[in-house]
Amino acid sequence: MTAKHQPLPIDFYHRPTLELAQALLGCLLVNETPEGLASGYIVETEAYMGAGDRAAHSYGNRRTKRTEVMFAEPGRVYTYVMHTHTLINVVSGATDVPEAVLIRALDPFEGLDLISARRAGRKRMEWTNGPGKLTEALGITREDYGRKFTELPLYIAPGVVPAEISTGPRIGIENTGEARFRPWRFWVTGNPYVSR
DNA sequence: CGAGCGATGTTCT
DNA sequence: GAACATCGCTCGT
Repeated sequence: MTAKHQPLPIDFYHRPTLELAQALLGCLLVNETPEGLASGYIVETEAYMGAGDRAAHSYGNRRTKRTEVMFAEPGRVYTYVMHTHTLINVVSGATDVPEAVLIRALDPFEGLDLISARRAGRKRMEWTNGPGKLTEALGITREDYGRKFTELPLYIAPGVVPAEISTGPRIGIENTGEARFRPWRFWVTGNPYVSR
């Protein structure tokens, strides 16, 4: 089986996390499952800066079954379940530096019928405009935990370079002191699928 | 259309 | 038993 798009090489992930969070904007997130291929352009990300970041799961180098993959080399898939939804991160930072980039929104590209079916009953604008929605749209589950973004079935490929990138505080991390004000959320300026 | 809030599953203490 | 990197209702404008 060969991928429809050429996955980005592992070198792409070897860079500072704040830089990677922006470099991921405009890239294609692709999932090729037995049901078919679905993909979208990444339009919103958040950086989680590891041991010193109170909002990160790996704050204080907290190492548990869940956070274990954050300590691995960059370019791995970190999925976890939040309430009833799966969220997906790109592991960043060198080995033993537990940083990650949360993918918060996509602009749907391929497999629109499949995405529509998975997001049954929702308007197109609500298919992928949030971290829990886009995983449902692409069929991403916690089974994807630990995979490599450089190979099938779940991978990231080159897309378009955004015209402009905006920056602001992260979302949904109210109880994390000063960390909640850090401008570590990035999005493609003006894209309608950005979560807010 | 915005704020408020209940449902929900998993992980960790 | 609490905490949550959410979502999709409801009810108010």
